[in-house]
Amino acid sequence: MEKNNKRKSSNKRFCINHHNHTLYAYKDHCYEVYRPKNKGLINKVVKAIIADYEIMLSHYSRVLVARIDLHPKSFSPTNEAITQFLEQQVKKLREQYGCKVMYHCAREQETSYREHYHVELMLSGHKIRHAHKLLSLLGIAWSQYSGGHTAQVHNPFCLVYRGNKSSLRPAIYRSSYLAKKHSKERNGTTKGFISNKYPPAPHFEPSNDLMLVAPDITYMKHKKKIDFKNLNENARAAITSKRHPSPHCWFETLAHELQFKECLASRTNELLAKPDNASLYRSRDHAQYDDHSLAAHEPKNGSLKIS
DNA sequence: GTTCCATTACGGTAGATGAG
DNA sequence: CTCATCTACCGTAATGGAAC
Repeated sequence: MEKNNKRKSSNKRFCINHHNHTLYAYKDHCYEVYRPKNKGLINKVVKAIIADYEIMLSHYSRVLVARIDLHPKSFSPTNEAITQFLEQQVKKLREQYGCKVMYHCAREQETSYREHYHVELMLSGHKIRHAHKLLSLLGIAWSQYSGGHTAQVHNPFCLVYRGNKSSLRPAIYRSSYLAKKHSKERNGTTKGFISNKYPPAPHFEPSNDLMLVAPDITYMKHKKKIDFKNLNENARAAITSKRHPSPHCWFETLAHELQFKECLASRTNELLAKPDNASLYRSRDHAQYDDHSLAAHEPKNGSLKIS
């Protein structure tokens, strides 16, 4: 009991509320992005970050995003050391997990005499589902490399799913923090944001944003919400009693495994709304939807279970 | 200290799909 | 057709915290 309370008080979770976000338009949709107290965000960086989410989601239907802060031992006027370190780690992780590894890194310096780096890594969510091991090893590698230290941020990772906007909202919000203008002024001519680039998957269609928002999944989410509202009090209580904040994953309202199961239920290869894209994202489970007497976005087993 | 239980961190496999 | 790759999904050992 006591431990639970301790955890709650010491583990403040990021939440999107009326005061801390602003809307950012990307293609056909709006996303909540971080609203700094002053100076706003660098538009180009926000755009690049969201575009990278699209690229990773074009390769993998599930993507793990992990956050860590790196503090070097001494000041460096250039990004040479951090770039070399990140490229080294990306190469290592690519070999270890056998997937593409994308990084975003924001160089910041406020009142300290040395800069620090906010780093974000993206990997295939099929190869890795939890960031603890990844971040611990990265931290060790960083202290060996630079003699500096790492700051493990609260709730350091999340999983995002192709076309599942509700999974992307908190992730994009959190990533947009890297785009804030504030505390980058002292960088001078040194870049305040560095990242590596991958081309999108060959089937990626840049004119739409189906990688980020799939109408079917949005429909299913909405339907689940309405179904939940229509349940009687006991049934609702049975579901909500199973919900509890995870100590590790950012923004989650469900335990990690429960969230995982829920996302499987609304998995992203339901992307059949536009016939042009139907063939690209078809899975074996989807054959049954070829009969259009059945709505493509209807859950397979009638009502969806949360657990 | 021991047991129980939830969660993590993958490993493995079958099936779908696309390239050649 | 074969082969390689990707995805969905199941299974399980390891781990850590809670309860006793």
